[in-house]
Amino acid sequence: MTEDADGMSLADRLARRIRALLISGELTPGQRLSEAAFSERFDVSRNSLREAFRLLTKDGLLRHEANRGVFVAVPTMASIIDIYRVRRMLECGALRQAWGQHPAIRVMRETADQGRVTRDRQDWAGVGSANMAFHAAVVDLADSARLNEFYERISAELRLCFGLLNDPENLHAPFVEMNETIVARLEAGRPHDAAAEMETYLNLAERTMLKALERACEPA
Amino acid sequence: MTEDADGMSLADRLARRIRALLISGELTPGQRLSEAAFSERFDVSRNSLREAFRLLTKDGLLRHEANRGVFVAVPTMASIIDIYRVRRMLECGALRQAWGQHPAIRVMRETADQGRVTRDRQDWAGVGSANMAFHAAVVDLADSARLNEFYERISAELRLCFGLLNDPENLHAPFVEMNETIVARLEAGRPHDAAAEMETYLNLAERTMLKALERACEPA
DNA sequence: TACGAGATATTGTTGAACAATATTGACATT
DNA sequence: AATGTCAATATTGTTCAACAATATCTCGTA
Repeated sequence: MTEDADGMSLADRLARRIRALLISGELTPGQRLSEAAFSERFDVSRNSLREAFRLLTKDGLLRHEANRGVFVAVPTMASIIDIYRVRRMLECGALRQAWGQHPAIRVMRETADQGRVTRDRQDWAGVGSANMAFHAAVVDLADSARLNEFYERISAELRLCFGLLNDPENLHAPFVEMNETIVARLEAGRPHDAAAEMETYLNLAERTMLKALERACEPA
Repeated sequence: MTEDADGMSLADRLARRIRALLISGELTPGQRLSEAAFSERFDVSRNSLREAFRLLTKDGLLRHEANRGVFVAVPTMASIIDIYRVRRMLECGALRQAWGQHPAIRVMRETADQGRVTRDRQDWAGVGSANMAFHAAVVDLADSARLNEFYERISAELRLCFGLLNDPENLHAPFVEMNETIVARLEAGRPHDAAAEMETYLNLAERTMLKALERACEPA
């Protein structure tokens, strides 16, 4: 899963490690990331750490306040709405123009199946991973390196939102069936229907996320 | 045009200055950017400069080779094809789902008119600027901060490509009419037609760019 | 409690240092 | 002349220590 770690500069490797901490929920939204503490923790210089912070800030995972330091980004309604707007544009667009024999369709099929298997096993983390991989494959249909990279960034931000919520079952499980429908439409040579289905999916997912965020913000 | 320069960190300001040099063509594709030379030139420390380089690398404007330094990215056929794939997805998508009363439509109208005025004046740089602003307004129809930011990055990369070519007239002038058509379709409440027109536009622009790049690479 | 003033800690930026790697150039070999 | 070798040189990668600027905290006083 994790790719080649060598050849990349220290800051890149650092950014990757911190990103992992972020999406694993080990670092909670709003938390301040002290330069001193983290350079100590990772045994790197403050300068190198600052380069890594800068990258993650550009990715939207950290927020930078002048003279106050960097903080883990806190998901808001606005950011969720924005993220789903992006997803509708990218994923529905990719589906609509998908070539019938594109290799990514096989990846979609595999990850959709994987989603069902893990769900039946009640392995919710597995369902989440399969789901993310499914949608990355959808974007890959567009055959654009820049789009893929952009989606990766959006995807990381979304995972940050997931971390805030603690209900992986309701967050991912309901979507297994829809993924299967979408890939089936595509396999049947009906990309437009697949896109329509995806739009339904994303609207539902967005509502679910917003509702979950609402609950998370105002705990009884 | 240029926004508030204070409040931002040194690296951000540096990145902006260097970006300006890049899109103005003062730095030519493939050129190596020495850390020593640039930290001298801008009178900043190497550390700060490296942070700026990192940001621009993430934007795709610079390329980083391990232990060899950073270089101005060189546009290739592949990158142009990729960029236009992104543009088709973003701009056509934004048009298709555009709300009829969106304020960005007025910006589109204004920049389209501005394009005609500057063209009649044979102010090709002006035509280029108006054109870029027009398409930024198109993306703005989608009402997504992340999409806008992403498009800005793509846009900067594209300007880098323009710099390589030296034929602003043929590169921008033919598109004045098409922009007017597109915004007219939108004003007439026919977003789908506008999107179709945009697709035609982008296909034509892509071909023009590829042809121009070909000529630039193999000078007689 | 509210308010300032000074003490403290943190970030912003710099400059120098050194290791690791890449480039150059002189020299020898064919 | 072309090519390969190896030391000399330059550049990047990373660290460290320092200091200015700004934010946060503490505490004494009204």
